Amino acid sequence: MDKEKEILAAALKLFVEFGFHGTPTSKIAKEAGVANGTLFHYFKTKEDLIVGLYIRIKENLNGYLLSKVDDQSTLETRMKTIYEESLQWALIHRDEFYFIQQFHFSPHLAKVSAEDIEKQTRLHVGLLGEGVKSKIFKSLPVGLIGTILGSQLYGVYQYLVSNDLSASKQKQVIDETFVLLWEMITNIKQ
Amino acid sequence: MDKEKEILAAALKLFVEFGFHGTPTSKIAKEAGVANGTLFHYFKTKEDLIVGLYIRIKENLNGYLLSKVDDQSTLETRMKTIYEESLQWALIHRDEFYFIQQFHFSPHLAKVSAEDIEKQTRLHVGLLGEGVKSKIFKSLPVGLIGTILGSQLYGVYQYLVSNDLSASKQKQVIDETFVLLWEMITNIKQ
DNA sequence: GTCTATATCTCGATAGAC
DNA sequence: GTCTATCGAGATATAGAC
Repeated sequence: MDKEKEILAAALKLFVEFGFHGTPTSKIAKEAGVANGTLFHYFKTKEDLIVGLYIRIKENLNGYLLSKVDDQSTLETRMKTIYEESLQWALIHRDEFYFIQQFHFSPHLAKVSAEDIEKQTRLHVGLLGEGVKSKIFKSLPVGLIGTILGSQLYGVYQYLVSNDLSASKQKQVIDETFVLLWEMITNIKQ
Repeated sequence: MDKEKEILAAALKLFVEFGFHGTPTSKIAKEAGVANGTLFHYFKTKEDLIVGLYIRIKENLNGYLLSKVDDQSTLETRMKTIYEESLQWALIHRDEFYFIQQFHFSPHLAKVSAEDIEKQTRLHVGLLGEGVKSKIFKSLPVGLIGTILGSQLYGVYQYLVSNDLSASKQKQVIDETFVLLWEMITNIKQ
């Protein structure tokens, strides 16, 4: 692993444990096994490091989801894939997932450019627009469906990590909660 | 307003805008109109101030909800009251609500005692337990219902603040999303 | 690119008069 | 309880050798 990646990995680990404030750049450099000055060679400021870490993590998540979604399948299948794989990714990358939330409730969020945000949400926005246009979804504001979906995803994640379930139990919860969600937002009646 | 309250109000405002790290105690004292040393008279450390602020805000929210819930009414009515009034409180106390989330994704969360957490969740835990016991809820883990409820509440809040709706439109969204939620977690079929 | 050494600054917290 | 003044620690960022 090159030094830049070592720095990012060390920063992630320490930020999640001690917060942005509680993590001096000197500790990050030490944990990464590089000199203090080297950190500032790769990232001009501490904030650059924080924002850069956030963008890379989101790119990883999005790339993972894109690799899992089959464009040929139905909307329901694609949405289920996004739902399921987002949770699987979050369970495997817990520090990364926590960091995303931590970052969202920090003033650093304001430093992310509009283009980066658009890139990060394109996949989800496209699917939701399709659901509304095709009348598969209930006639609710698309923004409302999006936030409900996102927040349920996060809620289920919280449940999964706070209860140490077996992999098969985890899968069962993910499947069941997707059905609940799908029944809630679509017109399909049981 | 006494000095202690001035300090807390100033701290809330600045923490929300600049984060915990970006807010020195000197700025809090200045904003509150007190001397630097006075802040440390009321709060031994900066962390004491942060945690104290969190506990007071949660007490305010809980006190508000308790004052709105009528113990004599049905479970559905009580749950709807909690849902609706939580959102109304959040909309009126936006800084406070943001601060709660910000605090939850910070290392300061670990400094809250188990007793304080129990106090803060007693009302919700009681209602959920009642719903499961009386079989009004689907046979899902109570923890799962709780996190889904909490996360949908937060999601709807996000939607309400990011779309500047009229009071009546807000009320409509709150009512509609409660129905969606209630249908999702209960056995009642349409 | 990477290191060591360090400049510069700011912050949290304290001491002590009133 | 409240203020002024300040200490000491530790932070970010830079300079310059290799």
